Amino acid sequence: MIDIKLLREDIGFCENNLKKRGFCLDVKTFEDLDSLRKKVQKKTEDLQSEKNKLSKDFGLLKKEGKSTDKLSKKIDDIKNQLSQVEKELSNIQFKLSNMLMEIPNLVSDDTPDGKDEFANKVIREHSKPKVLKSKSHLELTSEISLELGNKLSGSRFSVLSGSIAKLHRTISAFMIDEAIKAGYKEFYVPYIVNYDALEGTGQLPKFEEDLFKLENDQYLIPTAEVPLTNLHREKIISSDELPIKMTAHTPCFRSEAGSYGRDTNGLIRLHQFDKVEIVQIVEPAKSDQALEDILNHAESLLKKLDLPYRVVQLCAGDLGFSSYKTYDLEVWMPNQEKYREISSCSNFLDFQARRSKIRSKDQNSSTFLHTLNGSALAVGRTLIAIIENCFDEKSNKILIPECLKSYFGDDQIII
RNA sequence: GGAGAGAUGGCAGAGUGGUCGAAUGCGCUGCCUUGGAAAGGCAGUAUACGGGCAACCGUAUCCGGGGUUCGAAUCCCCGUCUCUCCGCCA
Repeated sequence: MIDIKLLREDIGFCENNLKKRGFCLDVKTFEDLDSLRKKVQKKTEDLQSEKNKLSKDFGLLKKEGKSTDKLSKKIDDIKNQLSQVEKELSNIQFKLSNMLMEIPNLVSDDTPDGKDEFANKVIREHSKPKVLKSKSHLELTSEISLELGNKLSGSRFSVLSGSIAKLHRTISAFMIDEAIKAGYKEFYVPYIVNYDALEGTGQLPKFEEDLFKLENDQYLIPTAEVPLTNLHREKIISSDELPIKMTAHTPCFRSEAGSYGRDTNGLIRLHQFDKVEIVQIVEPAKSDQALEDILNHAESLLKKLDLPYRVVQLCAGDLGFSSYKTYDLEVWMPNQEKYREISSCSNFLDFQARRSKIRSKDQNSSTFLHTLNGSALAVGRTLIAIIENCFDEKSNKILIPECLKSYFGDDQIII
């Protein structure tokens, strides 16, 4: 969440900044609520102080065997007042924290203006596509079945088999190894997390409908960002442990509510997909550089896979709730004749750290650290990109990218 | 799933109704001592919020929530988690 002190000191700045992403900050409600909070809090604490003092006196009188009747009445009176004021205070604080939890992160100065993905800014194009147009991955191989996915679960699920299932596994293995080589520590994490974890990274309370909810306030993870970042929740991290670099390969579960009819053809948008995620926790001064590092790492994978891609910077309106600045990597998808997102690399500044209390301490003051993450990469979309970009029409083969050959154990898949 | 034990500061651990934000030890920081270091001595060392220019003051927090009481780390109820034993199991 945003620093409440910043809201108090310069709410105009926050209002204008958030406007860029299309968020309308309710300044009046915030200011009214906060000043009411201050007033009621002061009153509550004064009454508590009075009560504490009188209770001590009461004890003394009792010890001396003196009458406590008069005092009893006074204390009763204060307790009555207190119970009312306390109720009021907790009510206000509840509202205030709800409001705070639903305010998105500020937007970086260099984020382009715009209200949707069409305003995203292309930073660079890495290489021209070699295959401009192809059949869809569904047509190219029979080893991807949406029908079976549907049979087992419902729409937006898939079953992979044979060489394609192996290639899928191979891709994750390659990516996780690359992350480890780049200094990220591998984790195996739960795929089910609790409310606090999701609140910590910003998915809750606002985006519950995007998640698969289980019983007991537990949810399937929408990304490994959630468990990885939350490994350090409520921790004070000493500066010699920084930067913290973590990676995990997990399935991701998304309800895709509100995306009916979009990307229904193939593996592009499923309820369950695999992803290798990288997460960094860094000192505030170093997060700009860390974002570039994460982006570079994700790009290095696409380069090694020899897939055509471009780097775009998300415009303010397309930026995720928690993000301050985001680069997307978009890979060329020949069948769609479009670049499609395959990685998203974001700097959250201290937005997540403040929610999840990830701090470091120097001298006497503690500071919230900065968190960042990036996909490196989405496995299913990489699989499609390889099938469609590396398909050789003449020989009717998928030519396995050089870097995967040793993992895959072969250099081609015959269709 | 059944039975029992437990959860206290960075860590270990005392505390069973009042002056307890909490003994003691370790760790950490500063100072003294020293040619320098070790050892030793002294002092300091939780977090959040509110008030104040500041010194400082107030409030809350001993797993979470509720209750009893003038007063709760301490008593009662509910929940969560951990450990031990039994059962089951990859």
